[in-house]
Amino acid sequence: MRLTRHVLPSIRQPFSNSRNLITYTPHFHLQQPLLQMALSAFDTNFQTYNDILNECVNKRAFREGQRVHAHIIKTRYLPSVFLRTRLIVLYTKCDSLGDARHVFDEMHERNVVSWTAIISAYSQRGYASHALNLFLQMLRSGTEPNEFTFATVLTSCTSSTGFILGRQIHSLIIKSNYEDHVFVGSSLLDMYAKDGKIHEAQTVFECLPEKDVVSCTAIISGYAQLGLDEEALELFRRLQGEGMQSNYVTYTGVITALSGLAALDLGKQVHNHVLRSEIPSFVVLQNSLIDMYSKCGNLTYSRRIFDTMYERTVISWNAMLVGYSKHGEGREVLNLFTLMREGKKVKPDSVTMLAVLSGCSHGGLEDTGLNIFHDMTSGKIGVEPKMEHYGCVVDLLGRSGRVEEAFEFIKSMPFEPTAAIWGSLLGASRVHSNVDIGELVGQQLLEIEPGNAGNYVILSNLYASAGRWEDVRSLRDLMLKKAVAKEPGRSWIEIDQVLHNFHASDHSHPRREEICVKVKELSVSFKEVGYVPDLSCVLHDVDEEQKEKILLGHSEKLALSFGLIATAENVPIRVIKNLRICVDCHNFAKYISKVYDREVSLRDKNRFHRIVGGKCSCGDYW
DNA sequence: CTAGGGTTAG
Repeated sequence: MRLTRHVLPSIRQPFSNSRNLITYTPHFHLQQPLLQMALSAFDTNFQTYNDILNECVNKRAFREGQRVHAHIIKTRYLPSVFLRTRLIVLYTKCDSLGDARHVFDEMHERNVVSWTAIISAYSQRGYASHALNLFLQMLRSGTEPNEFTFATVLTSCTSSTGFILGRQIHSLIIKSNYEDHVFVGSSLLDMYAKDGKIHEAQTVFECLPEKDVVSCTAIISGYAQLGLDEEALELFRRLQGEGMQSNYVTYTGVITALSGLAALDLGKQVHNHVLRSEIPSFVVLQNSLIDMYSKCGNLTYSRRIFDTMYERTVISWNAMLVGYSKHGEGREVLNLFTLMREGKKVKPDSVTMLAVLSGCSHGGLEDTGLNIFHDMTSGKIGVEPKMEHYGCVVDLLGRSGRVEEAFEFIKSMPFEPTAAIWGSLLGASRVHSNVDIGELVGQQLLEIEPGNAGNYVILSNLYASAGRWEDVRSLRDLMLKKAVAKEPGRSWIEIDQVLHNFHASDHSHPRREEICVKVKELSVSFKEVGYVPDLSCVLHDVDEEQKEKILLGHSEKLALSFGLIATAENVPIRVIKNLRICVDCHNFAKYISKVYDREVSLRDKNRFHRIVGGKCSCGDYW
């Protein structure tokens, strides 16, 4: 019986045909290592070592495990492949990769299990390329991977070279008939999703004969991670209808999708469901909830979750800090950062510092932000500033109007400036109407990033503000010539758990007519109290009347107007835009807030704009 | 004995 148990898994049969094992004839497959294993079952030393090592593994008892290992060496006991593999697992579980590797290197022979164990050790610790190299060595050594090996090695296929190898591994999987295995399949579809190949992921998922929580979660999260939030939500609903079981990881994926959609009511519903269904409050799930509420515009709920957590990771702090930062709550960012440093339990990392610096910038605390950056460079914080942090400094200087200084700062950086850095300075030049620097930077940027439509728009706005219409025109021609594709602007609003999408050229909304009438009506009445359409936001070469028409068709105006029609008078209008909000729409929203005495919360690509009584939390800088 | 899905930033 004992023998059979050891022998069974090593027979290379597709898992789906496990019934065929009945036809198995023992003597045919009884190879050398198995014999040894069978014999060692009668070896009392083996049994003792094995029992103790298993206990050490379960208890993650590193010291005790080391003593067992030392005993094996001292007594000159020759451990089997089996026992050596236990040692690899022990050291892996105890976070001692070097020891695990040492045991592996000393092995006189290896089997698929020992290979898989060492590959798993490297992939768990994040050493993807080491894991992949070991996998290749394994193949060269003539050891055939099994379903465990495939499921493991695919998790290390995360870089661009990894993805190429991953595709090749996929064909190996097909050849060796593991395609239908649910562990292999989840790992495989996850790899495709991480490579952005969602259709391949979907195909792998659909071909799985049996789906479980993990494979379902992998495909839902795959969609969510790629920003295909609506698809993720739709799939979640469908699979739920088909009887899928969800656990906390599934909900984490769904909540990520709802964060992207800023669907507050749906998010609350899922949160309630989680609370009711006795799913343990894992940190990861709570982190995703903090982020969800903040991205839905409700920082109070985020903070409530944050405050009640019994354990916080650096991600919990970062999610909360990023929340305050995106809402322009600079003071709160600093307060929380102080709390974090005083608590000393969790160390700030580079994301923390990104949140703190951008929080100072969004919150108008430029000098504080610059001081914190100096603390970083002098080593006071313990986080080395990287390119992104330098980018924040450009933002800080630009925001406080020190455009020339920002330019000098970029030139003095220890890095080659990226397009994002130049882009930030271009934005600053536009806000402060610094045509000289803006032009210099803009032209440079158009060469680095000729396909980024946003750069043309900002530079054009800058020229327009200086009355340089000839330059505006030639810029538009250049854009046409280079066939720059602009990501279509899209805005949406959630009303009674339903998301209403608006698109500048899309007439599909059932109440479109009514909405268009409302926008025009608003425009007319706002003009009476001072609203002047900002025609420089329109790049098309048409007459002014046409330009105004185009402006009124902007998706955020449609969503805002629909919000005004379809929501109660006392609730804030919450609109989400996929790109940066345009100056004219920002102004339009201010008039809504003033004339109708309604709070407007507008989330764009970069931050929140909380507009009350005609004033915006961004201070008109974004 | 060895295995799959998850949170912040850009």
